[in-house]
Amino acid sequence: MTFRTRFAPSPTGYLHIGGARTALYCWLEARHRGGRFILRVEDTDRERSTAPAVQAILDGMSWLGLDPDEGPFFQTQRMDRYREVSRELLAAGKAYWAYESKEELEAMRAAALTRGEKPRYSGAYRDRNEPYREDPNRVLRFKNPREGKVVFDDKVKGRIEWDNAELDDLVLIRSDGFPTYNFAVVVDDIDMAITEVIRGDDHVNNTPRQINIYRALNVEPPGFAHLPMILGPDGQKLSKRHGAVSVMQYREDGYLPHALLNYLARLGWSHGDQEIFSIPEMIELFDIADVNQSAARFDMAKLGWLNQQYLKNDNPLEIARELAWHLHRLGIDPSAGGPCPVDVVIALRERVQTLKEMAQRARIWYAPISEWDEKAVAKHLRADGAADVLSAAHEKFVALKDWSPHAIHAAIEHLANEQGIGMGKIAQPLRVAITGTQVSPSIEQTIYLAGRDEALRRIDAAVKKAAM
RNA sequence: GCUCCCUUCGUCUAGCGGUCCAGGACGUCGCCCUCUCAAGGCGAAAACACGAGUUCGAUUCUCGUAGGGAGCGCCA
Repeated sequence: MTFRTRFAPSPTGYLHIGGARTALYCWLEARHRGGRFILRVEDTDRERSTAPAVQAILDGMSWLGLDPDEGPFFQTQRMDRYREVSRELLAAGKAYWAYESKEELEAMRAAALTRGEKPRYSGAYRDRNEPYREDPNRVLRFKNPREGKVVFDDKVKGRIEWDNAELDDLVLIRSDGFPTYNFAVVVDDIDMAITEVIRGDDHVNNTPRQINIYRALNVEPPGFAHLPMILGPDGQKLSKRHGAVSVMQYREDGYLPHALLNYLARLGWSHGDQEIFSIPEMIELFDIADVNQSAARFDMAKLGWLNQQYLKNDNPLEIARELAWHLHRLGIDPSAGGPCPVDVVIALRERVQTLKEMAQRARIWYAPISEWDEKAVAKHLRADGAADVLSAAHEKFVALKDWSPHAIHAAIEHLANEQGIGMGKIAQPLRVAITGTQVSPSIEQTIYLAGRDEALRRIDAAVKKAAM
């Protein structure tokens, strides 16, 4: 039997970071075992499911490169199948019609709670054999075993045992004819031949109920692996308060998919001391059994570090493509003039952690200086001799045969020797002249990227400004 | 309230009874390098929640306690 995992989000919003990790682990485990990865959209909640959310999830997965081998399948297109299976259960005496109103159920729970018990369904209709009839309160309930226990070996949590006495008769088919989650998953996972259910550990409590449904259907349950939660940096549940929760927000914030994947993989899983994993390495080394059992906090600082690792080591050509996307967001069209984005990547990738920062810093080469750092002007432009140094540099640059970082560097060094001053005395005034600030990449890169004409113009302007 | 799950440096983690006065990474701090900012190099501070057992020996096994989380829906 081939190994099959599935990711089964409900389309009530974007793909969030927790869902992305679940998808990643399902995907990795399937790849690792040479199996198949299936995408199933659980849209039986007609109130909250939306088409844009479906699209958002698809977009998120595709940006991350987590492409399904099969699907997306939609539960709302499988209604006949759920009805069919529910009829089987009913015919086998493993399900029954119940007719309590919501108010009655509410009262039942409240009463149980005051007795110090779990708020559960009493099973009043369990043995009544009530026939089907049109009734707004009609639901089909599952006859959960009342004795014995359910035991399963969770791939990450270990052995989990549950007394059937703790479980009640859950609803299989709602009064509107739609299946409930617990029923639909089981039917789907059986039909889609899922061998390994990997999901968030908020589902641990549902697992015994689901296993009972498998048994009622005479099907051997799949393996289960329940992933611990991802917490916000403050240790609280991840929420919009924490900023980036949607996966696509990370794209906008300038992260590379590979960096996010690597971070997510390491959040809850590890392989010795290794921190950096290529995708093929992840596939080779990942094992769901090595996943940790406790919740982990999301740490932006480490994500940033990882992102920079990839910024520094990935092919600059590819990064330049991503950079162009961010430049456009800032209203810059790199094809309309200015330096080649590949050169910008090389100049900035050791100085920023995100592409967003990189694009912002790159502005100085694509647009005129918009704002002068007055402290920098006072300190470096109006310093003694700064204007002369700038003029001398201007001359050198005019005379340069070859406009390259190397040639520019040589010219500046030469000038330093001539004038008997340190590099700092030349580099800083030039930096302020070119960028308006005292922070930028190496001075030869900064000047080179401006282009000869623009560099000379800015130096001229700075000489004038120094005299003001 | 009940049931289930979790607990190693600030954070992510290694550790699967002795190799641990606990290793790595991010972050923090210091030094070096240096035209700024970074990157890089070197170094430092920093943890087994607590209490009982089991054992010759517990970070590692068992049970409690405390703390945290999840679930108890005609939501998924």
